[in-house]
Parts: sequence; C-alpha cells; structure tokens
Amino acid sequence: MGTTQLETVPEPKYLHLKTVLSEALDSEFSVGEILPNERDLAARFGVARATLRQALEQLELEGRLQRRRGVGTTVAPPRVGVALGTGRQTWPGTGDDVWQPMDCERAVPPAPVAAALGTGTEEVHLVRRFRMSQGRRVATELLYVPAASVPDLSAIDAPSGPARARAVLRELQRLELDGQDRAVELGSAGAEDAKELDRLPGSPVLVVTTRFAAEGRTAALGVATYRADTCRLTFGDTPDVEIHHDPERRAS
Amino acid sequence: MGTTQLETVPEPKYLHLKTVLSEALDSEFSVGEILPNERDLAARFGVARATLRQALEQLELEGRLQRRRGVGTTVAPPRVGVALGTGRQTWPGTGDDVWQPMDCERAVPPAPVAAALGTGTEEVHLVRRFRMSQGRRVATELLYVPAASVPDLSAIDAPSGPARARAVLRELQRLELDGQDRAVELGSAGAEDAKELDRLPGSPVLVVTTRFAAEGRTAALGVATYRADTCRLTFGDTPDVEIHHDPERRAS
DNA sequence: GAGTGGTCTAGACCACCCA
DNA sequence: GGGTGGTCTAGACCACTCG
Repeated sequence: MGTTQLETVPEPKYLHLKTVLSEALDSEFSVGEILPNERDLAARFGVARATLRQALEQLELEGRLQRRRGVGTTVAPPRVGVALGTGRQTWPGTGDDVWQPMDCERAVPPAPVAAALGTGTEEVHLVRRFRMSQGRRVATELLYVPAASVPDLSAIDAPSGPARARAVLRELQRLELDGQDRAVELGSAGAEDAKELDRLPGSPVLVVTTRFAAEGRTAALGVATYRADTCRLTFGDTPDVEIHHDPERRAS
Repeated sequence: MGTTQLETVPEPKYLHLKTVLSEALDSEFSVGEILPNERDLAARFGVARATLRQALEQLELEGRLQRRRGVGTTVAPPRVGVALGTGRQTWPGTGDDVWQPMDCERAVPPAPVAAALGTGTEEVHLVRRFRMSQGRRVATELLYVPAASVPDLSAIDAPSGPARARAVLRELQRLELDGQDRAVELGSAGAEDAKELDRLPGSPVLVVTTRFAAEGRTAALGVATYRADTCRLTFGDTPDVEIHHDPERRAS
C-alpha cells in the first residue's frame, strides 16, 4: 500500500511532549527561567491541559522543572549532591553538622520503629531536625532515641526545644557506636513533611532510614525525608560525583 | 452560628481517599488480593475515576499497590531489601553475584559519563547487566568501561553476548580498586529500561550511579536503574533492617 | 469478546501569589 | 484582581490480558 510507515507502537502524546520539552529546556532555556503558563503551552502543542501536565509532572519528578502555585513553572537548577556516608560512621550531631535540631518531645514510636528499637509501647525521645543545603531546607528527620540509650540525660534543664534536642544528641554520643545501617526508598511526603520542605503533600521524597547500633542493640533510629526533586544522595569516599541520569543515554 | 466546625484547610479529595484506602489495605486486604476495578471503586467513593486514580497512583508510588493493564490492581508485597553496600568495596561481578551479565558492545558514552571517565568521544565497553531478587528483575545497569581499564582484553574470543560481558568484568577485577562512590537519585524509566523492568515508561526508578576509582582515575562507571516501587536499597553492615516508612508516623 | 488499567479531552472551580 | 498551578468532573477511546 502507498501509505507511509505507521508507527508500530504509537508513543503516548505526553511522552513525546516530554521529549520535546526536555530538548527545549536544554537548548532554549536557562536555569531559573519561567516557562509559559500551562494553558498557553497546552494550546501551543495542541493538547489538553491535563496531557501537558502529565509531561510536566515527569519533568518535575526528574528534577528538571520546578512548579509553584501562583507563581509559575521554572527551569530547575541541577540537583544538589547531599552526602550521606563519608566512609566513617558517626553518631548524629557529631562535628559541625549540616543538621539543625528543632525540638524534642517524648512519644510512643509507630509499631515498626518500636519493633526495631525493642521498646514496645514505651515512650522514647523524639528529636526533630532538618537539614540545610545551599540555603534551602532539603530534608527533615525524626530520630527515635530510647531512654535507655541516654541514661544520664538530665530531665530538668532544657525540657524541650532545640536545646533539649542538642542535649539528647550529646548524650547519645557518649555511647560507643558499633555500626550503622541505612536504607533508601521512595515515598511521598505526608502533610507535615510537605509543609516543612515547602512542597505539596504527596510530593516524591527519598526516605532514608538509619539504624545506629551500640552495645549489641539498636541504640537509635532515624527516619529522614529528603526532597526527591532537588536532592541526589551521595555515598562513599569522594563527595563529588557529578554524573546525572540521562534518559537518552546511549549516543552510539 | 450554629454550624459545625468547618475544616479550615479542606483536604483534597484524593488525599482523603488515599488515607481511607490505605487503612482498608491494612485491615481488609491481604498481599496479592485483587481490588475492585477503578470504575467500581470510583463509584463507591462517589468521585470521578481520575480522582480515584490520583490516590491509587500515590499508593503505587509508595509500594502499597501494583497495577497492571488488562489484569487489575493488587495489593503489593512489602518492598524487597536490595543490598548495595556491604561495607567492603568490590568490583562489579565479584563473587557469586546477583547480577546477570547480558551483553557487551562498544559505544560512545553520553557526555556526562564521558566527562567522568575522561574519554572524550572515544568508544568504551558498554556492559549491560540486570539484577534479580526473589525471582524478579529489580534493576538494570549500564557499566561503562574505558578500553584503558581492560588493556589485556582479547578482542577475539567472545566478541559479544554474555560471555563477552563476563570477560570484561573479569579483566576489570585485575585492577586494584582504590575506592568507589555512589549516588542515588529519583528518575523515571525510559522506554528501554521500562521494558526490561516490566514497567511502563515513566515509572519512578531509583538511579544509582557508581564510580569505580583505580590508578588515580575513574576506571569504570555504572548507572543502575532500580524499580522504585518494589525496591528498598540498603547500605551498611547488617543487611536486614526491616523498617518501612509510615506516613502517619507519630503515635504519641 | 469482555474486562482491565492507560491515555486524552474540554471544560470548571479553587488556593495561592503578587502587584 | 488577575494570573498561576492544583483539583475535579464526566465522559471517550485505546492497549492489553485472559478465558
């Protein structure tokens, strides 16, 4: 038949759109620049706004775009590398830290945390911290510390607030650290985390769970929530790997 | 006024829906069970199908659900822990590995990879592997190996295929490994990766970039793509941390 | 062929930001 | 108040799986 070759597997519109936009971002836009609004863009590409949004969502997921209600869509800067492991293992709060303690309260941890700590329904110290990088808040963390891990903690001075949090971290550092485990997985920001990270609820986050082992048991457990759009978590000896994922990878 | 307390910040429907579904999953469903189809569920909750889908998408992102076209929506098993770092650093392919070599070709790496390897527009060996865990394919990897890192590689036997890939890995192991860096970030599966991982294009993935240092330079660079829905990447001494992220965390 | 999830449309209204 | 992105609707058709 005289027809031209049909696409055997027609690509969804939003994927094609994503590719087109991605190339335009590389060649015609610079970091921080504002894109046309969604209605205009949709009209320009001849698609419904919902379809355009599907493409924008993925580009935002990949850290290429940043969208803010009432403001617009801007070209995102490259992700910031955030060092998680520097080879040696240390207690939280050691040295001149990038973490800022916020406050500390007593709380019964959720079941899976309680199971790891072996505390049952007992109350533990719950330290809340956040992590800054390049002037932006990139992560929040909840650190669960059983009372048994900080036996000499004075209950009197600094009953709450940042000072209390620092006191708990200081006491924790008196234990000898046997080792630490980490796990990274994808999650979505809950309402609280979203507010603290200046994102909407449901935004993708990287959840880093750290278990601190001392004296043959789990002495503390941290659950840190990193903004997945802006962060690249780095592990290892040298902190500056500058490779980014490139969806169209092979050049050959 | 005699009205009951209004919600000060009315929660979006899809978020409320997500919470309701999440609780139902915990209490009324078991792993592998099939949920009612989307049209029925939407009708049951009195929302449009698109709104329901927004809730399902997030639950799938969090690894709670698994959806397959033509089949249905099922309750997902807990994420599998996938060990990335065991403390000691090793070349890829060392020991009885969970990685299966697929093939090996020669290709010019994409610009950022070439920059890290310092190879310019020179062709390198490109080894493709995939990783199995519990009978499922959980990751694919592209490993870029400059010719200079495997000088004694015979070009004659096993010119391609899995045997060739194994030969490259074997030669690589003759170098002394100085160190290795890793980075983890969120990405979305390209068309190729999606097919190999049995997911749709655009599915969220965890991209792990590994840089192998030897003889004062980058001797190889791996870009691994893990299914974000089913994997929890673990690092550290003991491989079995069984803590999962819990969106409603504090029980206080 | 029947049923599933995936894509797409053309609208509407809302929450938020800023001038 | 005007413009932005975020939510929501009620449809339609398509690609896929399976009996």
